[in-house]
Amino acid sequence: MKRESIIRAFEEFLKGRGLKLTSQRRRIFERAFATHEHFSAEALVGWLQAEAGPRASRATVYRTLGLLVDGKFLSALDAEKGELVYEHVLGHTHHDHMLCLECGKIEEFHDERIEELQLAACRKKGFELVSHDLRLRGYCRGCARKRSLSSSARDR
Amino acid sequence: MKRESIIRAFEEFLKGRGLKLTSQRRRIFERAFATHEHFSAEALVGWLQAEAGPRASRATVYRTLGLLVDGKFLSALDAEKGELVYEHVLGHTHHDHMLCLECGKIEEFHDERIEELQLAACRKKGFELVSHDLRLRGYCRGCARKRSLSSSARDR
DNA sequence: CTAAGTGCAAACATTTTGCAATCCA
DNA sequence: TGGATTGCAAAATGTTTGCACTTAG
Repeated sequence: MKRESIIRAFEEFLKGRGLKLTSQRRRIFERAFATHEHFSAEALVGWLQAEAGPRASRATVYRTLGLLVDGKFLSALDAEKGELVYEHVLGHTHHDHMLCLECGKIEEFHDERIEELQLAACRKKGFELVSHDLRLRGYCRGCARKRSLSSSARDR
Repeated sequence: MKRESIIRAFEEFLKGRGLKLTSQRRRIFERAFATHEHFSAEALVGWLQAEAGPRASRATVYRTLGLLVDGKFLSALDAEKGELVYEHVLGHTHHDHMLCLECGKIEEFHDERIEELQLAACRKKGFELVSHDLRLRGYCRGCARKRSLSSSARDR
Protein backbone atom coordinates (compact mmCIF):
# COMPACT_ATOMS: atom_id res chain seq x y z
CA MET A 1 0.00 0.00 0.00
CA LYS A 2 1.38 3.38 -1.03
CA ARG A 3 2.17 6.16 1.40
CA GLU A 4 -0.50 8.40 -0.05
CA SER A 5 -3.35 5.95 0.07
CA ILE A 6 -2.43 4.81 3.53
CA ILE A 7 -2.56 8.38 4.81
CA ARG A 8 -5.89 8.77 3.15
CA ALA A 9 -7.09 5.66 4.96
CA PHE A 10 -6.06 7.30 8.23
CA GLU A 11 -7.98 10.46 7.35
CA GLU A 12 -11.04 8.39 6.55
CA PHE A 13 -10.72 6.56 9.81
CA LEU A 14 -10.53 9.80 11.76
CA LYS A 15 -13.40 11.35 9.89
CA GLY A 16 -15.54 8.29 10.52
CA ARG A 17 -15.05 8.75 14.23
CA GLY A 18 -15.51 12.50 14.23
CA LEU A 19 -11.84 13.03 15.00
CA LYS A 20 -9.49 15.61 13.60
CA LEU A 21 -6.30 15.26 11.62
CA THR A 22 -3.82 17.39 13.51
CA SER A 23 -0.21 18.06 12.66
CA GLN A 24 0.83 15.83 15.56
CA ARG A 25 -1.25 12.92 14.38
CA ARG A 26 -0.02 13.28 10.86
CA ARG A 27 3.57 13.37 11.96
CA ILE A 28 3.26 10.42 14.33
CA PHE A 29 1.51 8.44 11.66
CA GLU A 30 4.13 9.19 9.03
CA ARG A 31 7.04 8.49 11.31
CA ALA A 32 5.52 5.20 12.40
CA PHE A 33 5.13 4.11 8.80
CA ALA A 34 8.59 5.30 7.83
CA THR A 35 10.12 2.52 9.93
CA HIS A 36 9.92 -1.03 8.82
CA GLU A 37 11.15 -2.49 12.06
CA HIS A 38 9.31 -3.08 15.27
CA PHE A 39 9.46 0.03 17.43
CA SER A 40 8.45 1.08 20.91
CA ALA A 41 6.47 4.14 21.94
CA GLU A 42 9.56 5.58 23.61
CA ALA A 43 11.65 5.06 20.48
CA LEU A 44 9.06 6.95 18.50
CA VAL A 45 9.03 9.76 21.05
CA GLY A 46 12.79 9.95 20.71
CA TRP A 47 12.74 10.09 16.94
CA LEU A 48 10.18 12.84 16.93
CA GLN A 49 12.27 14.85 19.35
CA ALA A 50 15.46 14.31 17.39
CA GLU A 51 14.10 14.99 13.94
CA ALA A 52 12.61 18.16 12.56
CA GLY A 53 8.88 18.67 12.38
CA PRO A 54 5.84 19.55 14.47
CA ARG A 55 6.54 18.51 18.02
CA ALA A 56 4.35 15.93 19.67
CA SER A 57 4.36 15.17 23.36
CA ARG A 58 4.78 11.76 24.87
CA ALA A 59 1.10 11.75 25.85
CA THR A 60 0.02 12.46 22.31
CA VAL A 61 2.29 9.76 20.97
CA TYR A 62 0.75 7.22 23.30
CA ARG A 63 -2.75 8.43 22.51
CA THR A 64 -2.16 8.29 18.79
CA LEU A 65 -0.58 4.86 18.93
CA GLY A 66 -3.70 3.66 20.67
CA LEU A 67 -5.78 5.15 17.92
CA LEU A 68 -3.66 3.47 15.26
CA VAL A 69 -4.05 0.14 16.94
CA ASP A 70 -7.82 0.62 17.20
CA GLY A 71 -7.93 1.45 13.54
CA LYS A 72 -5.91 -1.65 12.70
CA PHE A 73 -3.10 0.41 11.20
CA LEU A 74 -0.66 -0.97 13.72
CA SER A 75 -0.63 -3.86 16.09
CA ALA A 76 1.01 -3.98 19.48
CA LEU A 77 3.20 -6.88 20.47
CA ASP A 78 4.50 -7.72 23.90
CA ALA A 79 8.02 -8.85 23.17
CA GLU A 80 8.61 -9.34 26.90
CA LYS A 81 11.02 -6.50 27.26
CA GLY A 82 8.94 -4.35 29.54
CA GLU A 83 7.38 -2.29 26.81
CA LEU A 84 5.13 -2.93 23.87
CA VAL A 85 6.46 -2.77 20.35
CA TYR A 86 4.42 -1.86 17.33
CA GLU A 87 4.35 -3.18 13.80
CA HIS A 88 2.48 -2.32 10.66
CA VAL A 89 -0.70 -4.17 9.88
CA LEU A 90 -1.80 -2.41 6.72
CA GLY A 91 -0.16 -4.10 3.79
CA HIS A 92 1.16 -6.99 5.87
CA THR A 93 -0.29 -10.43 6.27
CA HIS A 94 -0.85 -12.09 9.59
CA HIS A 95 2.14 -13.78 11.15
CA ASP A 96 3.46 -15.03 14.45
CA HIS A 97 6.72 -14.23 16.21
CA MET A 98 9.95 -15.79 17.33
CA LEU A 99 11.71 -13.81 20.06
CA CYS A 100 15.44 -14.22 20.54
CA LEU A 101 16.27 -14.32 24.23
CA GLU A 102 19.85 -13.29 23.54
CA CYS A 103 19.77 -10.40 21.09
CA GLY A 104 16.11 -9.50 21.24
CA LYS A 105 15.58 -9.96 17.53
CA ILE A 106 12.00 -10.55 16.47
CA GLU A 107 11.50 -12.92 13.56
CA GLU A 108 8.22 -13.52 11.85
CA PHE A 109 6.78 -16.72 10.52
CA HIS A 110 3.49 -18.08 9.37
CA ASP A 111 2.00 -21.53 9.03
CA GLU A 112 -1.52 -21.84 7.78
CA ARG A 113 -1.80 -25.33 9.21
CA ILE A 114 -1.26 -23.96 12.70
CA GLU A 115 -4.02 -21.43 12.13
CA GLU A 116 -6.38 -24.19 11.06
CA LEU A 117 -5.59 -26.32 14.07
CA GLN A 118 -6.30 -23.34 16.30
CA LEU A 119 -9.69 -22.94 14.72
CA ALA A 120 -10.36 -26.62 15.15
CA ALA A 121 -9.43 -26.40 18.84
CA CYS A 122 -11.85 -23.48 19.25
CA ARG A 123 -14.65 -25.30 17.51
CA LYS A 124 -14.20 -28.21 19.84
CA LYS A 125 -14.51 -25.96 22.90
CA GLY A 126 -17.27 -23.75 21.53
CA PHE A 127 -14.87 -20.83 21.72
CA GLU A 128 -15.44 -17.96 19.33
CA LEU A 129 -12.00 -16.88 18.20
CA VAL A 130 -11.27 -13.17 17.81
CA SER A 131 -7.50 -13.08 17.61
CA HIS A 132 -4.51 -15.02 18.73
CA ASP A 133 -0.87 -14.69 19.28
CA LEU A 134 1.83 -17.25 19.26
CA ARG A 135 5.25 -16.37 20.55
CA LEU A 136 8.19 -18.72 20.32
CA ARG A 137 10.99 -17.90 22.69
CA GLY A 138 14.52 -19.14 22.08
CA TYR A 139 17.71 -18.32 20.19
CA CYS A 140 17.95 -17.09 16.67
CA ARG A 141 20.33 -18.81 14.28
CA GLY A 142 23.23 -16.48 14.99
CA CYS A 143 22.89 -16.53 18.76
CA ALA A 144 22.32 -20.27 18.86
CA ARG A 145 25.58 -20.81 17.01
CA LYS A 146 27.53 -18.56 19.34
CA ARG A 147 26.07 -20.28 22.35
CA SER A 148 26.94 -23.75 21.14
CA LEU A 149 30.50 -22.66 20.38
CA SER A 150 31.09 -21.16 23.79
CA SER A 151 29.52 -24.07 25.62
CA SER A 152 31.69 -26.61 23.78
CA ALA A 153 34.75 -24.50 24.58
CA ARG A 154 33.75 -24.49 28.21
CA ASP A 155 33.24 -28.25 28.31
CA ARG A 156 36.63 -28.97 26.82
CA MET B 1 1.90 -35.46 42.70
CA LYS B 2 1.11 -35.57 46.40
CA ARG B 3 1.32 -32.58 48.72
CA GLU B 4 4.09 -34.17 50.73
CA SER B 5 6.37 -35.05 47.86
CA ILE B 6 5.83 -31.73 46.20
CA ILE B 7 6.88 -29.90 49.36
CA ARG B 8 9.90 -32.11 49.53
CA ALA B 9 10.73 -31.14 45.97
CA PHE B 10 10.61 -27.51 47.05
CA GLU B 11 12.96 -28.20 49.95
CA GLU B 12 15.35 -29.94 47.61
CA PHE B 13 15.21 -27.04 45.22
CA LEU B 14 16.00 -24.56 47.96
CA LYS B 15 18.78 -26.68 49.38
CA GLY B 16 20.32 -27.02 45.95
CA ARG B 17 20.55 -23.27 45.71
CA GLY B 18 21.72 -22.69 49.24
CA LEU B 19 18.42 -21.12 50.21
CA LYS B 20 16.44 -21.54 53.39
CA LEU B 21 12.97 -22.87 53.97
CA THR B 22 11.31 -20.17 56.02
CA SER B 23 7.83 -20.17 57.45
CA GLN B 24 6.86 -17.56 54.88
CA ARG B 25 8.07 -19.63 51.97
CA ARG B 26 6.39 -22.72 53.26
CA ARG B 27 3.10 -20.90 53.70
CA ILE B 28 3.22 -19.21 50.31
CA PHE B 29 4.08 -22.48 48.68
CA GLU B 30 1.26 -24.36 50.37
CA ARG B 31 -1.30 -21.68 49.68
CA ALA B 32 -0.32 -21.52 46.05
CA PHE B 33 -0.75 -25.25 45.68
CA ALA B 34 -4.01 -25.29 47.58
CA THR B 35 -5.69 -23.44 44.73
CA HIS B 36 -6.39 -25.16 41.49
CA GLU B 37 -7.32 -22.04 39.62
CA HIS B 38 -5.14 -19.42 38.08
CA PHE B 39 -4.32 -16.78 40.65
CA SER B 40 -2.56 -13.44 40.77
CA ALA B 41 0.13 -12.33 43.19
CA GLU B 42 -2.28 -9.85 44.73
CA ALA B 43 -4.91 -12.52 45.24
CA LEU B 44 -2.37 -14.63 47.04
CA VAL B 45 -1.36 -11.68 49.22
CA GLY B 46 -5.02 -11.22 50.09
CA TRP B 47 -5.56 -14.85 51.01
CA LEU B 48 -2.55 -14.89 53.24
CA GLN B 49 -3.76 -11.77 55.01
CA ALA B 50 -7.27 -13.11 55.44
CA GLU B 51 -6.38 -16.59 56.57
CA ALA B 52 -4.54 -17.66 59.68
CA GLY B 53 -0.87 -18.50 59.59
CA PRO B 54 2.60 -16.96 59.52
CA ARG B 55 2.29 -13.59 57.88
CA ALA B 56 4.16 -12.86 54.70
CA SER B 57 4.61 -9.45 53.21
CA ARG B 58 3.77 -8.50 49.67
CA ALA B 59 7.48 -8.29 48.87
CA THR B 60 8.07 -11.81 50.10
CA VAL B 61 5.12 -13.11 48.14
CA TYR B 62 6.49 -11.61 44.94
CA ARG B 63 9.98 -12.86 45.70
CA THR B 64 8.76 -16.35 46.44
CA LEU B 65 6.58 -16.50 43.36
CA GLY B 66 9.65 -15.64 41.33
CA LEU B 67 11.49 -18.46 42.99
CA LEU B 68 8.69 -20.89 42.28
CA VAL B 69 8.67 -19.92 38.64
CA ASP B 70 12.45 -20.34 38.44
CA GLY B 71 12.12 -23.75 39.98
CA LYS B 72 9.41 -24.70 37.52
CA PHE B 73 6.86 -25.22 40.26
CA LEU B 74 4.65 -22.53 38.80
CA SER B 75 4.43 -20.73 35.53
CA ALA B 76 3.39 -17.17 34.98
CA LEU B 77 0.85 -16.29 32.33
CA ASP B 78 0.01 -12.86 31.01
CA ALA B 79 -3.74 -13.07 30.63
CA GLU B 80 -3.79 -9.46 29.49
CA LYS B 81 -5.55 -8.14 32.54
CA GLY B 82 -2.71 -5.97 33.75
CA GLU B 83 -1.24 -8.54 36.09
CA LEU B 84 0.34 -11.94 35.74
CA VAL B 85 -1.49 -15.04 36.85
CA TYR B 86 0.16 -18.19 38.02
CA GLU B 87 -0.63 -21.84 37.47
CA HIS B 88 0.83 -25.11 38.64
CA VAL B 89 3.43 -26.79 36.51
CA LEU B 90 4.32 -29.76 38.67
CA GLY B 91 1.90 -32.55 37.90
CA HIS B 92 0.41 -30.76 34.91
CA THR B 93 1.20 -31.26 31.27
CA HIS B 94 1.95 -28.45 28.88
CA HIS B 95 -1.02 -26.64 27.43
CA ASP B 96 -2.00 -23.41 25.74
CA HIS B 97 -4.70 -20.92 26.68
CA MET B 98 -7.94 -19.46 25.47
CA LEU B 99 -8.81 -16.14 27.10
CA CYS B 100 -12.42 -15.00 27.20
CA LEU B 101 -12.63 -11.30 26.48
CA GLU B 102 -15.99 -11.07 28.20
CA CYS B 103 -15.76 -12.94 31.47
CA GLY B 104 -12.03 -13.39 31.74
CA LYS B 105 -12.21 -17.16 31.94
CA ILE B 106 -9.04 -18.99 31.02
CA GLU B 107 -9.49 -22.30 29.25
CA GLU B 108 -6.71 -24.72 28.50
CA PHE B 109 -6.18 -26.84 25.45
CA HIS B 110 -3.46 -28.82 23.84
CA ASP B 111 -2.75 -30.04 20.35
CA GLU B 112 0.39 -31.99 19.74
CA ARG B 113 0.23 -31.27 16.02
CA ILE B 114 0.54 -27.55 16.72
CA GLU B 115 3.61 -28.22 18.82
CA GLU B 116 5.16 -30.19 15.99
CA LEU B 117 4.46 -27.52 13.45
CA GLN B 118 6.10 -24.98 15.74
CA LEU B 119 9.21 -27.10 15.90
CA ALA B 120 9.19 -27.46 12.15
CA ALA B 121 8.94 -23.68 11.76
CA CYS B 122 11.92 -23.26 14.09
CA ARG B 123 14.00 -25.80 12.23
CA LYS B 124 13.35 -23.97 9.03
CA LYS B 125 14.59 -20.68 10.52
CA GLY B 126 17.48 -22.17 12.47
CA PHE B 127 15.76 -21.00 15.64
CA GLU B 128 16.50 -22.94 18.82
CA LEU B 129 13.20 -23.15 20.66
CA VAL B 130 13.17 -22.75 24.42
CA SER B 131 9.52 -22.18 25.17
CA HIS B 132 6.42 -20.85 23.56
CA ASP B 133 3.06 -19.57 24.38
CA LEU B 134 -0.06 -19.48 22.34
CA ARG B 135 -2.99 -17.40 23.47
CA LEU B 136 -6.33 -17.44 21.73
CA ARG B 137 -8.48 -14.45 22.48
CA GLY B 138 -12.25 -14.56 21.98
CA TYR B 139 -15.47 -15.59 23.68
CA CYS B 140 -16.05 -18.74 25.64
CA ARG B 141 -19.09 -20.85 24.84
CA GLY B 142 -21.30 -19.19 27.43
CA CYS B 143 -20.38 -15.64 26.57
CA ALA B 144 -20.53 -16.29 22.85
CA ARG B 145 -24.10 -17.51 23.24
CA LYS B 146 -25.16 -14.48 25.25
CA ARG B 147 -23.60 -12.18 22.73
CA SER B 148 -25.32 -13.75 19.78
CA LEU B 149 -28.68 -13.60 21.57
CA SER B 150 -28.39 -9.94 22.43
CA SER B 151 -27.16 -8.97 19.00
CA SER B 152 -30.05 -10.74 17.29
CA ALA B 153 -32.46 -9.02 19.69
CA ARG B 154 -30.90 -5.70 18.80
CA ASP B 155 -31.19 -6.37 15.05
CA ARG B 156 -34.82 -7.31 15.24
C1' DC C 1 27.66 -17.46 64.15
C1' DT C 2 26.48 -15.53 59.57
C1' DA C 3 24.66 -15.85 55.13
C1' DA C 4 20.08 -15.64 53.80
C1' DG C 5 15.45 -13.77 54.41
C1' DT C 6 11.99 -10.45 55.82
C1' DG C 7 9.13 -6.19 56.08
C1' DC C 8 8.69 -1.68 55.04
C1' DA C 9 8.45 2.00 52.25
C1' DA C 10 10.41 4.11 48.54
C1' DA C 11 11.61 3.34 43.85
C1' DC C 12 10.53 1.76 39.18
C1' DA C 13 8.92 1.91 34.38
C1' DT C 14 5.51 2.21 31.28
C1' DT C 15 1.38 4.06 30.30
C1' DT C 16 -2.76 6.82 31.44
C1' DT C 17 -5.28 10.82 32.87
C1' DG C 18 -7.13 15.57 34.58
C1' DC C 19 -7.11 20.00 33.22
C1' DA C 20 -6.33 24.50 31.23
C1' DA C 21 -4.88 26.30 27.03
C1' DT C 22 -5.15 25.74 21.99
C1' DC C 23 -6.68 24.38 17.58
C1' DC C 24 -9.43 22.37 13.61
C1' DA C 25 -13.46 21.88 10.88
C1' DT D 1 -17.81 28.86 17.50
C1' DG D 2 -17.22 24.70 20.11
C1' DG D 3 -16.00 20.19 20.51
C1' DA D 4 -11.62 17.92 19.80
C1' DT D 5 -6.70 17.97 20.91
C1' DT D 6 -2.61 19.03 23.11
C1' DG D 7 1.08 19.40 26.69
C1' DC D 8 2.19 19.12 31.15
C1' DA D 9 2.74 17.03 35.23
C1' DA D 10 0.67 14.14 38.36
C1' DA D 11 -1.41 9.61 38.91
C1' DA D 12 -1.84 4.85 38.25
C1' DT D 13 -0.32 0.18 38.54
C1' DG D 14 2.03 -4.05 39.18
C1' DT D 15 6.29 -5.23 40.58
C1' DT D 16 11.06 -4.61 42.38
C1' DT D 17 14.54 -3.01 45.50
C1' DG D 18 17.58 -0.85 49.39
C1' DC D 19 18.21 -1.36 53.91
C1' DA D 20 18.15 -2.38 58.86
C1' DC D 21 16.60 -6.06 61.46
C1' DT D 22 15.70 -11.07 62.09
C1' DT D 23 16.33 -15.97 61.48
C1' DA D 24 17.45 -20.65 59.72
C1' DG D 25 20.94 -23.96 59.62
